[in-house]
Amino acid sequence: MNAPETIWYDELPTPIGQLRLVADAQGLREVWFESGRHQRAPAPHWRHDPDRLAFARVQLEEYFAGTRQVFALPLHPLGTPFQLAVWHELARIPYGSTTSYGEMARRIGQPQAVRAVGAANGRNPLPIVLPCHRVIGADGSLTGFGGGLPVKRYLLSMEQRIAHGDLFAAS
Amino acid sequence: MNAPETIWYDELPTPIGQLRLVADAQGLREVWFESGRHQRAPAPHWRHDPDRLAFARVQLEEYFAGTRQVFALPLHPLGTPFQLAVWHELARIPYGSTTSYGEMARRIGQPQAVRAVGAANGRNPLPIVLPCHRVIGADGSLTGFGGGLPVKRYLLSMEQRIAHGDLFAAS
DNA sequence: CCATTGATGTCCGAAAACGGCGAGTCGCAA
DNA sequence: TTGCGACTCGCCGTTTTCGGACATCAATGG
Repeated sequence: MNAPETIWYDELPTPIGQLRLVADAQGLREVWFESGRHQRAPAPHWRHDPDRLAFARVQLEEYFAGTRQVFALPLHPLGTPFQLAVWHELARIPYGSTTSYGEMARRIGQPQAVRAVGAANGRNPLPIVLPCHRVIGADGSLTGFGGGLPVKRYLLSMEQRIAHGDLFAAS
Repeated sequence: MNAPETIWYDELPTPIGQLRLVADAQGLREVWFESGRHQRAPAPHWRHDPDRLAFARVQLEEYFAGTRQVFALPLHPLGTPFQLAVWHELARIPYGSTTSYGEMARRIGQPQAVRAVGAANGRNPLPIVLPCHRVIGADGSLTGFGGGLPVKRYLLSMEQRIAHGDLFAAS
């Protein structure tokens, strides 16, 4: 009935499994783990178009190859003002480092909204690009990740290894 | 952020007060009584464009002039499947006649959903064009109308007068 | 050292409230 | 015996409300 705006998608194989990328004219909108819990499928009117997602695919390939530490992409995640604030803050966590949910809460100026920050992290529509995997518990525990904790571990150890210049994976 | 579909509106003076007409590319979407209870205002991104609403304005003017008994317009009301079924059925009530909420319920194949039919009538986004004013209580009472009961009375007596060929208003 | 508590935004399911009704019942009066 | 009005109760889609559950953490008290 309605005439929704055009949306494109594509898939991308990575060391942590198949990723699905979704974008509109304004930028990257979603990144899914295809084998994720949610088992979502592209909406029927979305168009499979690798060319439209090349801009994001290239940088993600570089990231997994270890040659990119900062993404420079037009992003267009959909969320509430609070969620956008949290996601925006995610982009400022340096490659190879971590922070805590409480620290995130302080940085967005709502030091008490700690659990809300956790929930917003759980809804991050752009994992990896917006590095929610760099947010861990105040006691150092990993606590959770949309793609599964093993993936969170993998990403963190990969970033550590590359950021520190080690050639061997951490035990 | 998003790019919503274009919507146009216009006003129309009538014997029962100022009406506001709202349409999109697919057809007429809403008709309001400007002095109605709800006191709605057009959304900021809607465009005032009389030309875009001429198709509906002309037929409504003819209706109030007494020279049109059936509307032939592209309509695009928004509602649930149940509401659409009720509104669709409204269009089949002949000019100058009335029916009851219970009768409507029977016609859409849900004879027990009487009150639900009443509620759907109360939400009719296209009064006059979809003649919810022709639906009255089983005992003949008028029971309710978005534009106020006096308007409902006016419309029904106007239709009676014209359908029966009387030149004088019914006492 | 462990259990408890309070603060926070969002989503989701369940439950309840709410109507532009109508059929049935009952009392009361011609 | 009718007829009429007031009242009760069941019906059903939609909307609203409400209560938890969360990818937490610091403070408190035993």
